[in-house]
Amino acid sequence: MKKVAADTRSSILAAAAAEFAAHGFAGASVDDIAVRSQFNKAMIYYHFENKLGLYVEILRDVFRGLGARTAAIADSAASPAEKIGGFLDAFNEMAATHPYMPPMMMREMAEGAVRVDPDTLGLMARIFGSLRRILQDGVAQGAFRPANPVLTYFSLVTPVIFFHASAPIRRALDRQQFVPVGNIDASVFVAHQKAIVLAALQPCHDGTAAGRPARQTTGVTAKTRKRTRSTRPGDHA
Amino acid sequence: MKKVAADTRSSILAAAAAEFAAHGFAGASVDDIAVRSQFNKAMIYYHFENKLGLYVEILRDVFRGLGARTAAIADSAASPAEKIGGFLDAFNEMAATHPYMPPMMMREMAEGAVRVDPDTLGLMARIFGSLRRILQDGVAQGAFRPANPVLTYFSLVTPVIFFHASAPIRRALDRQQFVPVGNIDASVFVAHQKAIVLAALQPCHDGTAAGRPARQTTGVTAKTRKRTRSTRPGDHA
DNA sequence: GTCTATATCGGGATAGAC
DNA sequence: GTCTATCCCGATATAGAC
Repeated sequence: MKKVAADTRSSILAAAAAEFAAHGFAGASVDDIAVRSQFNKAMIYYHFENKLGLYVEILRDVFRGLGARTAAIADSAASPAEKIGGFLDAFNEMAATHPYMPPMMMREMAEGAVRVDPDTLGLMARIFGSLRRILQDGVAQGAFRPANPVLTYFSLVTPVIFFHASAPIRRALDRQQFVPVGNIDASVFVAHQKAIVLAALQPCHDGTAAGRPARQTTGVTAKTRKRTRSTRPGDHA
Repeated sequence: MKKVAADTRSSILAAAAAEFAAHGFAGASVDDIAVRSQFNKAMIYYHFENKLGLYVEILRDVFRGLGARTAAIADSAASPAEKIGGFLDAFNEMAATHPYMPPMMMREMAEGAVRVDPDTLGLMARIFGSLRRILQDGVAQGAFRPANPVLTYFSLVTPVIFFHASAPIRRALDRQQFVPVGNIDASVFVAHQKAIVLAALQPCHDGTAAGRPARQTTGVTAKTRKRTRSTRPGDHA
């Protein structure tokens, strides 16, 4: 019942993804990855350069797929609103098919993406660029009001990442009955997110202050602060 | 120029917070915390039980403050909309005064809050409960339409956490000019978030599908799945 | 390609002097 | 309360047989 050679790599990758998602890069143990993969530690170093090489390969694979899909959505003939929906669906389905990704993305964000190589960083930039194009096209077509793409990106995407990554703690909270958090399906949350953000992008509104999102007046200020570096990378303060 | 005794604990706590924020619990080094604190490792173990004790004390302190403040907002005489705004301001100001918290929260979420003791979990539940009361009161007063508090919590709060935690990577992206992400002030993003969510909570709208958020029809299903446990806590899949 | 055994080192925690 | 020196386990990575 042992796997054949070709599956070794993918078996190790899957085991590593689960381990990294659960414990982070530093907390992950190569020994445990070996056990999960049903192989042993030496196999990992035969197929991959080291722990970091394994890690970045996982990230890059997923971002590559996500980058291609979001770009296709931006290029499609769908309406701007449909594109926004499709953009969020892409993230949601990525999270569903690769459940290790939301935790890994949260952690990587938390430490300033110190382990993201330039290649993968480019893929992330490409994803953001697709959203920017969707928004621009929407404005050009009169479907959206002007909106800062950075603010929109965070409002739209990050709750879905957070929602997926929080599945374990939501289950724990519900089980221990500290708070009736329930068992909400991701598709429900995604629909909720789409509705909120699309409403805010509507060009015409009722005129209440609450209906007016992010003043388009940039919010972007001159870059002034210089980074003070510590002995190790990834420091916040 | 050496600090006096009473400051030792707080100096260690500050150093530990920075170290945990930058590298996570597993990645943080007690040696480095000692260096940062300008004391030595033995001092840490004199004042704290161990690495974990240090960690949970940092989390609990902040959540205690946040719990008190959000409860006060919920109990106040302000309008429902003002309470939502104040609730988000509380998170934003916490992030500004304790910049180590957003990364720590992101990581804790990512690993299923395995290091959150019941005491702190109760504080987190209290914070969520305050939002729930604000929403309920808003509906009772006719200021809000009914909304699932869990969905609303994620849509409202998590982008602000993410935004703060992403400050380093946004600076890096901007510096390396992969993508023109700019230097956006947190207050601008918070205003944007308030506007979006408050608009979605408005009881009257123009009737477009986009204006309708999360069907109140629960989205909560029966709890069925049993957790399959791995050898170590915090596993996702 | 796959395994066992081992080198090597960093890091959590402690002993004990002052 | 504060420090130096040290124990010791666990974790990355490698050597080398099959």
